[in-house]
Amino acid sequence: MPPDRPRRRIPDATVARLPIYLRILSEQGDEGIDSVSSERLAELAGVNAAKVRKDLSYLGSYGTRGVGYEVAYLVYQVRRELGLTHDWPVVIVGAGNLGQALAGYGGFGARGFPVAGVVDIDESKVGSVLGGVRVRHIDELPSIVQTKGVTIGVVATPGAAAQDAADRLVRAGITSILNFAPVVLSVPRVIEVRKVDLAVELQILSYHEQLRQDQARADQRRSAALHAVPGSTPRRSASA
Amino acid sequence: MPPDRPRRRIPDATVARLPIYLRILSEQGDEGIDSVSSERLAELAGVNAAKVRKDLSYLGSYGTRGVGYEVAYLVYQVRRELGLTHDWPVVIVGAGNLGQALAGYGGFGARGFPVAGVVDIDESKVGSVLGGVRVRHIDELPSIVQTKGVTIGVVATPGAAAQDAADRLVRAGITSILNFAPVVLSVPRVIEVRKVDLAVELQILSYHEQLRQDQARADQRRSAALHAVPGSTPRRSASA
DNA sequence: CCAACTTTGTGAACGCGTGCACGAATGCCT
DNA sequence: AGGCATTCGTGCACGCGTTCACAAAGTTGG
Repeated sequence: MPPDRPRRRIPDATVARLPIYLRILSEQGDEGIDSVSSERLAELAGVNAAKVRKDLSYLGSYGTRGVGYEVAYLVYQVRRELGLTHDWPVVIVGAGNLGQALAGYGGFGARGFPVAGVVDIDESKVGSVLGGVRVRHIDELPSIVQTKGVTIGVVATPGAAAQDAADRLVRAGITSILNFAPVVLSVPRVIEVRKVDLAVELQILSYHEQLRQDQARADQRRSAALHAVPGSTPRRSASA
Repeated sequence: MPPDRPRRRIPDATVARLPIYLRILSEQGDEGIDSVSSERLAELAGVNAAKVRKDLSYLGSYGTRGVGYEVAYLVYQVRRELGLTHDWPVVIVGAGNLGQALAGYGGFGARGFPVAGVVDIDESKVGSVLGGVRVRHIDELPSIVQTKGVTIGVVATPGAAAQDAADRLVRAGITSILNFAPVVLSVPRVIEVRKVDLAVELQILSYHEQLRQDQARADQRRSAALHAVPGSTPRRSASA
């Protein structure tokens, strides 16, 4: 019996990297390369070679010592592990700025996640067409989920409406949610939620920029002190 | 002298959570609540209370035992730590589907990250107006960065153009990059890069959905075996 | 067929992050 | 004023993830 089912539980950190490997491997395959070493793959993915080997070892021993990994075979194995052997239709809640961009973005369906529907609570948006999909009323959510077998929901509403959207998705039978709203969703434990938050990402960058500026200022002070007349104490607060 | 500079290095995991706390605290403040406990904050942020306390302790001892944290004061401290006491202008490279959505999305500027400019390499897109900002040619990037003091760049190009966009941003003097392209950017070590990748997020969800399905199938088999005539061995592979 | 070389797969050590548990500090009530 | 209830701040132990280092396994060349 071939090892069709994962032998061990794959660490979250590894699961998060597999899609990166997959993309790189696919690109290499498109370029006619049919074998790749962990070293090369690591370089392209911007990680450590040992990490690549350990990550791939969770899928099984699919490499050849002295040679590397056969690209096509590895692509197949990673795709199988990630459940990409068939499509996963998604439903988008919220036909605003973001929802439109997502629906219009072709890369969604092209990568195995066809948009099964876009819904909105606002009657005035219902009926318009986005990326080949007509916007339907949110009350039709259960019907869309049922008939098309959707398991993944995308929350693309304003923050204030996000929790309601999530509740409706869960009630409709969705089991995974991709949340773009700047809100911490409260859902049953069994529901898998991933969050994409622009503001958070920018604020993390802001922190590092701030750190950099502080650092630069500190360096400047240190440099100034160095260039000052030796013996003269650099300015300093008198407090303890 | 007040402790204006961070006393210790703040862990990455904490930095990533501070924006969440900040948003929640701001909301609480808007609702007229002026004191909040670590327990309550943890509940709203969906994390452990001890984690909240430890995170906040990196900023200093700003809580009051027996009471909690004063919302307004904590908001100020978190904002200061994240470098949100002043605006950080950003420049967007790529005026396609995503670039347009980003520029048009008001929440950008509203949260302290005004769009200083949008550039594209495609002449036909130059001159059109997105969210109040005229699209300029990518050759003007250095000029925009210099005159507006931009330090954060957003890569919103197709994958194939992303590395070039990053190179240009770095040459123009940017020090942080938010990358939406499905590509691992190669930049100098000092540049801070954060990545937002739709496809990766969906594929991680796909993995969990796959796992769920496999689990369901296994349960089904187990249940079937249970209902079979006792004594009859459940079907099993004969291989070792 | 053997020796030298390459590359995988993994045991082991290390470091970071998490969560518990508890002392310390503060407010409130009598 | 004193005792009680509450909540913060943090030392400590644990677990996950990363990295090193090396044996095992395979290839290539003579």
